[in-house]
Amino acid sequence: MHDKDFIHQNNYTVLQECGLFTDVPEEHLKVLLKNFYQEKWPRQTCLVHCEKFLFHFYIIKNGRVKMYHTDFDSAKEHTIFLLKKGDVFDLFCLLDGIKHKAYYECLDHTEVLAIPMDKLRSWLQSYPEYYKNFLSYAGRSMRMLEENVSQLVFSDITTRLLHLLLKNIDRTSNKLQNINDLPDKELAFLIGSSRAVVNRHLQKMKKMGLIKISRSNVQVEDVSLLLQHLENNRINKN
Amino acid sequence: MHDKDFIHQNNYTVLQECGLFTDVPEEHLKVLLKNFYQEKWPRQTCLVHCEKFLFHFYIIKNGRVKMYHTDFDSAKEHTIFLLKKGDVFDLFCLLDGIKHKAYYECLDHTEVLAIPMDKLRSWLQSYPEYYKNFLSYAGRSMRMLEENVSQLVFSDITTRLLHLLLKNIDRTSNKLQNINDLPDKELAFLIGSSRAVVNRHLQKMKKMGLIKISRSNVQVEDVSLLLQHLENNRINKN
DNA sequence: ATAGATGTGCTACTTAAGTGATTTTCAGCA
DNA sequence: TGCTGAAAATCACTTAAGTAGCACATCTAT
Repeated sequence: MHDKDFIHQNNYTVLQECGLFTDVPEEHLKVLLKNFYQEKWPRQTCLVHCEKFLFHFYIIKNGRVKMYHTDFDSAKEHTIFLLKKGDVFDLFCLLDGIKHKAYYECLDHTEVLAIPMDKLRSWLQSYPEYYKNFLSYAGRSMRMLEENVSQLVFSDITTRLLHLLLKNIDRTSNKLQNINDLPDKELAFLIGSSRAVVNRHLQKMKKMGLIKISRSNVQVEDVSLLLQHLENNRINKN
Repeated sequence: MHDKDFIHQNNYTVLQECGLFTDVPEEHLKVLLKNFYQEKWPRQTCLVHCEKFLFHFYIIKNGRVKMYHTDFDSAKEHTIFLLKKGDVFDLFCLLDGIKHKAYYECLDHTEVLAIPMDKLRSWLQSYPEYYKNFLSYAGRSMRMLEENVSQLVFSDITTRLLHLLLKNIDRTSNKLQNINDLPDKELAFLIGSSRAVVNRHLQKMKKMGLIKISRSNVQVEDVSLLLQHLENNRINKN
């Protein structure tokens, strides 16, 4: 594939969006571009025991991919990150090549830009100033995870659920996005709980007029109501 | 302070130990060395609202520093990392200068190597190939945190406590270290629980002959007993 | 030596959350 | 159109963990 084709396919903008290649002049990027190629994964594709996964770096063009942990004994699942357009994985495999004990699964039909790990590594060797962008990305991930841990320790299910909803409200449309079409089970995995418990809380919120729910679909009625309920919940604890 | 003095004070070995300056030849490091200086913080020093903390990067020479989050409403506390000799902070402040919503407190009398953030930043600008070490460090932190989150979601207090103990057994001496002299409260913060609950579980473990406890002191009798109990606990769940 | 602070051990109580099972609803498809 | 499997809605039940409180032990500063 020629560079021109590549750029024409809007891949260039994806690279810009993920933040790893901001401020990289075209001449530096050009060397890398020819190594990228595109992959399409159908919904529910699991990258569990995928070998090649250790040797490739992916940038999401569209679709959602969840990164999660599982526990064999309890057969539980916990979603660590819900990756979307512009998100990348696996950053830490890129670094040390140590296998990351995490699983990935596509929640939608997903298109990714892929590049062999060693190509990206050697590019970074040549232009080490761009390590900074990767470090910056890692930092953002870290803080998101930290916030997540705190929530698990400090807050009950209702609070965690409310936060999850509020975090995914689109500013402009005031509608729920990214998680609005997920089944209860997936919502449960996102806040570290189980389907039945999440459903119980959703029902309560529905009765209070905070949300509307139908099959695999949650709609937020009024954001300020959510915020108000969050506040009430906070106060009642003390 | 002259470079020679600096090296003489064993600071050089600390820099090696933290992993951020491995494979940095002396000539590259020399530029940086003169900017380091030493600070001593007494036990229980809090770096909560410390302004300068945003502008300085620290490497621990000795002593323990806990990095933690707090929740105003529940007045709870959660220790995210227990930092020891060779650990650094705050890596992510270094990156983006955004204030990290975390607190630090010395559990011991602590000695650190300190350097102004901007000095370190400009050094990295000059020698960007060493970003890699920083990225690698970040990766290790990330994985530790991920493991932590999973434990919170998947395991009960007993299991988390057992893991905490096992993680801190010194390979050679087979003795508990790093956390052996902490009060119940601090142990609780490490596993995201409360003093009373942790104490309850410690008592149970004591009665079973797994550990010996006295004021602010926990000793592990027999590591294999711990492992065995962990296994029993695992099986009884199913 | 004493006072205050800090940490422990233990009790009794409350409660949110996990669990298991069953019925109902619904979307897609033959 | 009706079948079928997945998801949702509910129920009753269990339990680990959080909470509050207090007596007692141990340390430390003066």
